[in-house]
Amino acid sequence: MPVPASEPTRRSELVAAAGRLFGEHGYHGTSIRMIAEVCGIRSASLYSHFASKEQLFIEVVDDYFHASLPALAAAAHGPGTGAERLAAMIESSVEVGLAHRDAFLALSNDWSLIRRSAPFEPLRVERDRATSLWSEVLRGGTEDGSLRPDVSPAAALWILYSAVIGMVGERHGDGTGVPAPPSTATLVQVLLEGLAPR
Amino acid sequence: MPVPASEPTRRSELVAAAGRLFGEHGYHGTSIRMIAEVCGIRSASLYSHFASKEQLFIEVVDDYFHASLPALAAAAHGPGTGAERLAAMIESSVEVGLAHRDAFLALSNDWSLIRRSAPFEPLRVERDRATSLWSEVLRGGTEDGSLRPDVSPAAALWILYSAVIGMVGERHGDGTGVPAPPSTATLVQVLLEGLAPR
DNA sequence: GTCTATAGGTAGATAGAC
DNA sequence: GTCTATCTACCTATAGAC
Repeated sequence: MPVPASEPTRRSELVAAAGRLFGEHGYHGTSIRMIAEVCGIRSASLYSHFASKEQLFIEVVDDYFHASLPALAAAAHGPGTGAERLAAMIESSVEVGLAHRDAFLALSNDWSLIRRSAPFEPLRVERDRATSLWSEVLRGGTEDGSLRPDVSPAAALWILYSAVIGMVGERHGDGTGVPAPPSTATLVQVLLEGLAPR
Repeated sequence: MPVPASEPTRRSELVAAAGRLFGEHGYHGTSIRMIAEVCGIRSASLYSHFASKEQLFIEVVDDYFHASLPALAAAAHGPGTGAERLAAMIESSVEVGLAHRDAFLALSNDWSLIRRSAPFEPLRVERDRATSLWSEVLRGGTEDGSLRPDVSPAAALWILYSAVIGMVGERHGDGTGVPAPPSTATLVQVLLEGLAPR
């Protein structure tokens, strides 16, 4: 059910507010009352739009995947060597992650909950699709010689995930010591050169 | 109050249990009752040892810092170029992080809460000390030519934090798709070569 | 679709007996 | 130090009027 940007529905307003709160305070740190209050309604009214808190959380993260997976697939199946497609995937992930930052943070911060709890299985399935795309390109890059062979695709994938999560999360700064994160270009450069064949 | 490993006190037992639960379920996902139950006492009895849930959380994370900061300082002030000392710091961080994995996860997963909430200020102070050590070595490496000058210390610090958090957290695997994280040696190699001068 | 009212449960924390 | 009992507040969710 795509919603025109020109006319936000109450439902979409609730999803957006929930995303903001889930992203900042986490699933357990966010209450139905908080979400409803931000939108100016009573908590009971929220149940006219969503069956449960879990369903609302799933909708928030689903929105992120619906935006992220097509972009990631396009980068993965684009032209160039494995390393070049990998760079495009990193750029795409950071870009979409920043555009849907709240949902992305909710996903990464509450991942252990998503992994543990049965109702969140749909989210695990979508995450697996993303993982498959990354693995595919990493294997291709090792085979075409554009990525170093002594770092396994699994290890490389893992480093890339950490970097993207850190980049979007920007959780290291606190206003006092650490300023801005690197530009995406810098991040891609460092990672790709670290993963390039010797 | 150091506790001999041979004779764990009830207090230390509670801190350990709290660390495990905070690390897995997060601050808001862990209740005083859960912690007490794991240790076989009633929730009310826990308040004979700790003034509040917040104080207990602080104690958990403090234990990590007390182990981590001396090791980090030793690596930062050791011999070698900036890049070599940086490698030692990464290795030290991963090692201590894994040895105190629960507390480390509690710290990194609930960082936005720690940053936001006043009672957690002591933890912010210790974290600032760690940040200073990293920044110092990164600046040194840029000056002695062992680290590339076109990546700012702030950007490099940020990438390193993300990598260490990912390495200790190991949050990307789910049993189905992504296997083990890279070895620390692999991680250090990729990061250092990505940050090396061209 | 939003409201009031409330059910049924759990949260962190305290009082006081032992 | 641990217990039982309990407080107040909040939680998710439902019932039913409008």
